[in-house]
Amino acid sequence: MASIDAESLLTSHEVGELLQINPSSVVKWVNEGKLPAYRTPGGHRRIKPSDLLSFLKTHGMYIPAALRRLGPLRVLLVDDDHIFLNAFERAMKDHSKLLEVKGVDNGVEALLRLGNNEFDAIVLDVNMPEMNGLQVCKRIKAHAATRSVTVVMCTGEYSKDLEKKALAVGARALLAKPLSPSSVVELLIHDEQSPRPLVTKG
Amino acid sequence: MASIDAESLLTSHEVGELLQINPSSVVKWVNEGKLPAYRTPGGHRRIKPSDLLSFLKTHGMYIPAALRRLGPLRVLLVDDDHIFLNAFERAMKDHSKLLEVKGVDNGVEALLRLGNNEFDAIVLDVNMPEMNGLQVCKRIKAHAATRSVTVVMCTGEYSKDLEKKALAVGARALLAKPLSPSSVVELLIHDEQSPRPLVTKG
DNA sequence: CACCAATGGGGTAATTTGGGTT
DNA sequence: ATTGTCCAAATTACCCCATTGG
Repeated sequence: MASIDAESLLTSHEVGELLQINPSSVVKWVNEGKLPAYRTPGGHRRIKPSDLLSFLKTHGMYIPAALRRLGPLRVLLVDDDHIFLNAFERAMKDHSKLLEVKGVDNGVEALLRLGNNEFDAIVLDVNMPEMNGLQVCKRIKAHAATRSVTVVMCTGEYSKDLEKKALAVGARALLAKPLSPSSVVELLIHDEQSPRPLVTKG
Repeated sequence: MASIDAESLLTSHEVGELLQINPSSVVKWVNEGKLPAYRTPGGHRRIKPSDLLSFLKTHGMYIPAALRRLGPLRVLLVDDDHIFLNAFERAMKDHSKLLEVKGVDNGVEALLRLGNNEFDAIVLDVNMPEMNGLQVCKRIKAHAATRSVTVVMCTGEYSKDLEKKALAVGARALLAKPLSPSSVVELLIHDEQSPRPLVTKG
């Protein structure tokens, strides 16, 4: 699944192939002004992937996997406190260009969704009901399909020792609760390229 | 008959032809929100095969061959005993035309794989380390994407009461351990094509 | 018979597709 | 070799109503 570079411009035929539609339709949409496009001196249309993405979103069209990476970072937030979940989701609306937060109230649903390749990162508590957060993190990192997911752990009882354990199982960080939306944004967006801690195999 | 690619989008008429029904009905289901659909800018509906499949399953409708996965039923077996897993996988080789068993030694990996739509059924113990089997089953059934997965539970301490609880959370059955491969085959294969009992609305 | 819910179909306008030619 | 443009054919939407089965 070759992902699409944000800078590479697409021809009308390439867009057609991506969306499983006839190139003529792409041309039509561009002519109607629905889909922005640049022109080559010879009159050929060149479409910017980010323009295509917002076009797809505004029309409720299917977004192919190759384009999905261009959108906001998709974050899965696990917490059994619904009030907290709602508050956090609302707070994140300010950063909707950067992060898209989905809250779930239990670890099982979180894992089911995570395996479905719907998310780029997950925020989970070390102490989940019926589940060991550290173990969960370790398994996520051990599973090939989810290894690249950024795992952020949090806890109501922070300690240096616990942080060490979290990092040891592959977590990006251990945050103290209550979580502040800004700290999560900071961690996931501005720190994106930082090297992740090494994980011992097993 | 060509099988249908998971990424290819279907028109309402194509769906109608697949299901041998009038396209108007497909349009109606989409408008009622029962069947998810994407749109083209011009308003045409485009349906994702996986959405159609779960729609068919949740309504107990017939699943045409082009949509049905050909080959054996894919079963995910969860048990922390590696010796048991290996023995079971070997025993299932005799039934490889019917069942394809993948063993994993922990619940987290099982859930990650299950969400990825890789399996048609899962066999799990009521007592998993760090996880409540009954709760897991309940969540699987509560999650739209995995609702149609057949859940078979098992236990080392069988009782009628426990069986009742297992069925109550949506399990197909509660089996006593040690599991016999033949009983699993019987359960998953024999019942597969039978229509589900009619349920009064709820 | 009236009523309801679901499915099937007609007719027109709009959209998408696809071919021929620069 | 690909794309642009033009144009016709095929497909679909949408609104409305007939039919079916309970």
